[in-house]
Amino acid sequence: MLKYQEVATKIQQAIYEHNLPKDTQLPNIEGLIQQYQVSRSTIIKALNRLERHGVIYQIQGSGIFVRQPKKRGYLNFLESHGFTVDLNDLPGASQVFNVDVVQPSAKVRENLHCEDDEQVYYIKRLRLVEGKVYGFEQSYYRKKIVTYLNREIAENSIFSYVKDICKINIGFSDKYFKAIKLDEEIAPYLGLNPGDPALCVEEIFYTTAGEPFDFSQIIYHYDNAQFYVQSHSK
Amino acid sequence: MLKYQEVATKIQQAIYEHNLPKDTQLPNIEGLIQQYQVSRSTIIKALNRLERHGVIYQIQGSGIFVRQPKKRGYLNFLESHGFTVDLNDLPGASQVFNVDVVQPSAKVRENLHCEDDEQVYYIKRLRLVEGKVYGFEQSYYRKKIVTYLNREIAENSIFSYVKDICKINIGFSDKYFKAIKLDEEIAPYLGLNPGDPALCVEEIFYTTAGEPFDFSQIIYHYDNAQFYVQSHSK
DNA sequence: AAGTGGTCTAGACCACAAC
DNA sequence: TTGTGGTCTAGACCACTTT
Repeated sequence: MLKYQEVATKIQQAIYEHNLPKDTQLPNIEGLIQQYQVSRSTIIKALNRLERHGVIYQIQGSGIFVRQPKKRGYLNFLESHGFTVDLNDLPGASQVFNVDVVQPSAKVRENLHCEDDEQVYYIKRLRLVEGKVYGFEQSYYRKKIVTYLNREIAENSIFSYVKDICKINIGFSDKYFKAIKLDEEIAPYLGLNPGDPALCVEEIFYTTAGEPFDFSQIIYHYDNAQFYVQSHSK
Repeated sequence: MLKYQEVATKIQQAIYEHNLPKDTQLPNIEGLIQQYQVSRSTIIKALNRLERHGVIYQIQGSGIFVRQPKKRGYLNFLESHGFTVDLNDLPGASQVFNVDVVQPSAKVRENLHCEDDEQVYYIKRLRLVEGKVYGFEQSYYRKKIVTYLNREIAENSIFSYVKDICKINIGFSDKYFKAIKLDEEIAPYLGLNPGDPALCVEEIFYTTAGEPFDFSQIIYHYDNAQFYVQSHSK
């Protein structure tokens, strides 16, 4: 494991374990160097990582402080489908409708940059959090990259499978979203009525090699699903 | 200006000016060192910055490549209220209803961590993009930090004023959002009907010193407003 | 084997905040 | 003035990809 990742994880764990309140000052950089026995640059890299993830904030000339904990019940929008571990995770489950191999539609082909005769896995499932309907998801995985999928995998975490079993490294993602009016087709899945609001998110995930492998459209329940994003100017 | 920022800006400009298409390979790090006459670490820092902002992606052992341009008509969700410059910006305007000094409600006090008798500026305005109603915004600024505001400033960019005139350094932000059903009070502002969908965003902005200075609630038009977020595992 | 990005180090110096 | 975080450098070495 990389040193700066290790240090970042340890500092974060220390904050959670001791339940340090917002604005608590951490040891200065010199102190952290002594504590973790790594170079200054490594400490700084770890701290910047934590800062970007909303765990701490740093003030030049002053110190390093614990950042506000997130509100409960909100999901991290950026990490809701992969990437770093979220310690405050809520219990989730999936109800899978189908796992099929299909020819992609024009829209899917465009988003995944498919070859002409390429096939994709098409998965339709309902996402549940704490027993409530959270969202209705339709996802497409390029068979060329994710060579095998089944219902059991889709009932658990496809992304864990893709990362750990397929050894695919997830690099980056684009997410597009807006509020929409539910139509007759999708509303029943969420237990809502046509015309009711929803949050529509379209995501494209890329491997570290820059190849798109997953395109998903998720329609989130307007009352059950809420998100947060933390951002930093640095 | 910082070197790594300068290098990042120049590389980004080079990409836009030459209109380099997605997946174009850039010069390798050694080449960039020669071109910009800075150290390896500075180049790497600049590249990582660009990578996080979705401008490029890097593949270990292979090279540095141009990332997909964003879809037109979508607003960068993270930069929609400050932070780094977005070159693809659309023309925007504001219709201001009021700029008042008030006693904050309990909710506002809590989000801004106000003292007991503290006052805040309360601004109510309509955000327009390309002539269309984009969102209805109610924002609160701590008078203690942003000491003066008026209608003219609110008609333009409050954030530019806060940064450039007040010399307040914006550090980080929290955003919470979900889809909602419009009520009778707000729907008319957006030219919509009660019960129609909307995207409700609550944002808190902090100074680099970690003090919250702005709490805003923005209700976005479900058809006119759409956003994107780019994310990176690094 | 050669080329490319990524990590890590030690240390100089700068910028800002608090005393 | 002192303490603190931030930038920048030069260079060694590692990890991955391509040839």
